[in-house]
Amino acid sequence: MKKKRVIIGLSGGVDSSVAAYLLKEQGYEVIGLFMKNWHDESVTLSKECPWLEDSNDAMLVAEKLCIPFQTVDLSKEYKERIIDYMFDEYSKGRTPNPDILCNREIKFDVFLKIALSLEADYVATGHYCQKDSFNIDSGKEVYRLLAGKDKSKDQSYFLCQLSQKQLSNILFPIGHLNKEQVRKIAQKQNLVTAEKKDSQGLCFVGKVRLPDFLQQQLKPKTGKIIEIPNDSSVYFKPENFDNDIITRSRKFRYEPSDGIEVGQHNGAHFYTIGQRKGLGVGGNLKPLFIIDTDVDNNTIYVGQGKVHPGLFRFALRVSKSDIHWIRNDLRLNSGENLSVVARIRYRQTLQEATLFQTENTMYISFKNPQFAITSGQFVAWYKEKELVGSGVIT
RNA sequence: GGCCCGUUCGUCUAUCGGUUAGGACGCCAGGUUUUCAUCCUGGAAAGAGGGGUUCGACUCCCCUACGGGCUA
Repeated sequence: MKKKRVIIGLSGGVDSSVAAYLLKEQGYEVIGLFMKNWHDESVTLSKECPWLEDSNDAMLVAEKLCIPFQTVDLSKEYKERIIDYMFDEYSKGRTPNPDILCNREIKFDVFLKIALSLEADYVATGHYCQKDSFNIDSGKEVYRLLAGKDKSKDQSYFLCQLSQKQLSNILFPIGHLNKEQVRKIAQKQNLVTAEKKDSQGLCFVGKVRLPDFLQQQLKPKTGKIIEIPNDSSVYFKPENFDNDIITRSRKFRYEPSDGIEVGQHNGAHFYTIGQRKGLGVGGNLKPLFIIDTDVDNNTIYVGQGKVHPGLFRFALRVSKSDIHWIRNDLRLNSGENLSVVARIRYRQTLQEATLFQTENTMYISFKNPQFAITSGQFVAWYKEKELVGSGVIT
């Protein structure tokens, strides 16, 4: 029988290196492909040309494993589908998650299509997550996206926008391992990446200072920072005490007159809700956190202390067009609801929640109040270890 | 004009006749983190100016400057 062909995205890190090794061990025909998605080092913080070192490491790993190796340049697609989206979102005062888009649009779309055109049966990556499948009555195979075994490294959240079609072509060779085990395997196989530090920051771009990065396209513009007292009347409007989900999912709306000016900022679109650093306003007993940004009026609202009422809400909503089900068979119809666990940021402990589907919107109500629910970020909901759907927070 | 009170890190402040002048916020650096954030650890950073008293003054006294209050 002919060996199945797998194309692995080698990033030059340990995880994908070990993934490639494991695939080889499992008897696949493995081809390594390095994606170059970003050239511009002027905006990164790291010392030197990071992708050059990474691609070199990827090549050395491929050599060691005796697998073919190539580089593909997807920077044009990355720019069009990820970078442009970032600027667009920030300019609207929202906070995007480019890495989730990168998985949906680059690694498991453009890259996957390249792999398929090379007659691969699968693409593989070094993500810490797992996949399995079962057959539905009709005989159709349904794929499940599962959390990685290593709880603290689980990266399923970043894959929350994948489709059944995409999942059908993906392998996650290290999802059943802990980071420690992955490093051990790399050491044992003498892979150059064994001791390499985990990558951080924007996938493919690296560590950047966001405001500096954004200033490539977004102009600085001085505006006011308004502090809202924690006993502001904004929090005591009678409708706030309605228990209905629509009310509870609504953002608080602030006016400058609701608080007092405590400083100035250089552009509301550079900031995000929940942020503490970078405001330059001192002299308070407790730190100031951003509770809202208004890009139309270029105003930032802050509250003092981590438990300020403006930082917490019990519910959020997702517009119909932003609702994504990995498990189409679990999709809710209008009027239905589902009890799940969910997170609104990477590595957040899963939170008990209930989904409520209406005609045009999905509401998500949490058992406990959530810190810094932010427009543009993704909420991902799970049934136990399985990520079944996700959406963009409105 | 007279009387009284105040002036300490960038900010808000604590303390004291002998202290490495403490903390918080802010800032910077490192750590955690494939988003943005959060979080953790560490660091730099101060006695308005000038004269006294004292073994020793940021602390007590006087003058000057600045800010606040009362009063002709």
